[in-house]
Amino acid sequence: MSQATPYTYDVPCQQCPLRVCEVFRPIGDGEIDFIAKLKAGELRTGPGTTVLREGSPSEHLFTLLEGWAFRYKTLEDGRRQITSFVLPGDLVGIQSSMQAEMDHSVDTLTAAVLCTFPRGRVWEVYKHCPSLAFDVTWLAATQEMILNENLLSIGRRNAVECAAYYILHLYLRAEDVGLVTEGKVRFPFTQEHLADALGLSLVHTNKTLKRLSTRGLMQWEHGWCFIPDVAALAEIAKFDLNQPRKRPLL
Amino acid sequence: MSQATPYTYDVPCQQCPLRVCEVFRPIGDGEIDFIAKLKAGELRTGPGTTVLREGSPSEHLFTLLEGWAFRYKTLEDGRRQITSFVLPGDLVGIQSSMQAEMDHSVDTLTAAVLCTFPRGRVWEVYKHCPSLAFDVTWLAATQEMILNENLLSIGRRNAVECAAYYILHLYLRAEDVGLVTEGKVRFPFTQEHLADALGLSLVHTNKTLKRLSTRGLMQWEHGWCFIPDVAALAEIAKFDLNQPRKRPLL
DNA sequence: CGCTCAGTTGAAGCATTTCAATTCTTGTGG
DNA sequence: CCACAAGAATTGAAATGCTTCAACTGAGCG
Repeated sequence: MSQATPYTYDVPCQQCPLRVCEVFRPIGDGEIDFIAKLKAGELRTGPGTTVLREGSPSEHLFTLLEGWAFRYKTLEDGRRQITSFVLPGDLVGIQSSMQAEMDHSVDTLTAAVLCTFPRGRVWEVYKHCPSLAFDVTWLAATQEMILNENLLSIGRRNAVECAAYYILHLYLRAEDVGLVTEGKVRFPFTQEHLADALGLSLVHTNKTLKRLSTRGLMQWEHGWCFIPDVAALAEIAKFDLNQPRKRPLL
Repeated sequence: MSQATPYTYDVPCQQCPLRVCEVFRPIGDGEIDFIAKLKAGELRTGPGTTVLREGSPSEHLFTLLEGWAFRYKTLEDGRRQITSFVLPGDLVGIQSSMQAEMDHSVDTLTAAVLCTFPRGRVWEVYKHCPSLAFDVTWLAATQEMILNENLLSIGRRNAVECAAYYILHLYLRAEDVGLVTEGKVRFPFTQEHLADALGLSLVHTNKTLKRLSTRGLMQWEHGWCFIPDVAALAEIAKFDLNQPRKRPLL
């Protein structure tokens, strides 16, 4: 896993490509300018790069502008649990700007662009731009929701329900940021990643996915996932489709 | 499960009994007065009371002043996952003051005292008292950490490790708020609660606990838990004892 | 004293893991 | 364009951990 190195500044916040997505709340020019002042630069990485490492302090926190990444923790003997995937618009590393060190690691799955903000200046957001501070908390609370639901899934759903739930979850989140076209999403990760997210073994994950696709509930081939009938998959997954999904843009 | 009803105002924030605990950061008089102004009252409940219900909006958010509670989610068919226990000093219901509705429920385990704050006034904290707003985010980030670790536990630890981990986790959190005397804590919940937190069946949880106590790693009888050797239990649990545990008082 | 709820136990069944191959993809160099 | 290597997906079979079922024991309470 290669180590991240800082890079150049390319995308001005005023033209942030994420602003067009419906999920994000409308944001004022004052707020945008404030973010722009805070932005330290961009980090452009290849796939498979460790952006933040469990146990290390971080000088920066990030917003993922482009690409996919994932958060994970490991046990000494190598067992890995992926706690969540990171999609464009997600904030990464707030936790280490509140605590001393990261409690989890973050790796990229694809080439990625991250906006970087100096950890030391987070306080300015709270001091001078309460609406953005509120958004930070909003994002933390939303991440908490995702983790709660995932805990329910791993703890109480069986393999089929759990896999169905997770795929749908990813699909809907990807849809929110405009990554779904004609019912298809790019899934830039392996079955092993999914297994580590579900808390299942790779082999059993494979067999479970096979069952889902045999039943016609989804297709996942060559890195693309297609869901013919979202409601049908939600039924299997015991997924509540009526959750609000609007969120702030940071 | 009985329904909560508002109650009288007894404990002035200036004399908040939690201020003495080392875990909480020192807090200024200005901040205390601000909290005091915001406090709507107290909620005193008996054990087994639902304070917040999944799917419902909430007019209030709460700080638990005294007692134990737990957060949980359920599947339609009744399967329940306890996502975390709530101890004195914990904030409950921030999520619903950011989103429209609660994504999980909260029940008390013991008689409890909760300080209530009107949902509608959370914004004032961000607007007028950034240091407290920061604390709210801090608490959310800390809760996120707990959930991450728990996800690792359920997903990747086996039953013995998972139970050992969870008991130790509860023990240390209880210790932080002064609930441990001579290595003993009150555990005001049943093995079924623990099973629902671990994502295991009741029967298997029982057998797993038995193994832990036979091995001399802990004793849990008549509602009291005693851990003779914290380091030994941590070893089994693959628990990292060197995590920072200081936190802000809200 | 008898009821109820929580904890305990053994046995059978099932879901999931582990082990061990094999096949399919993808990318690379000749 | 083909051969080859490396990573990813797939498969079957055996082993294990966890769940479920069904009973029984113990503790607390009126």
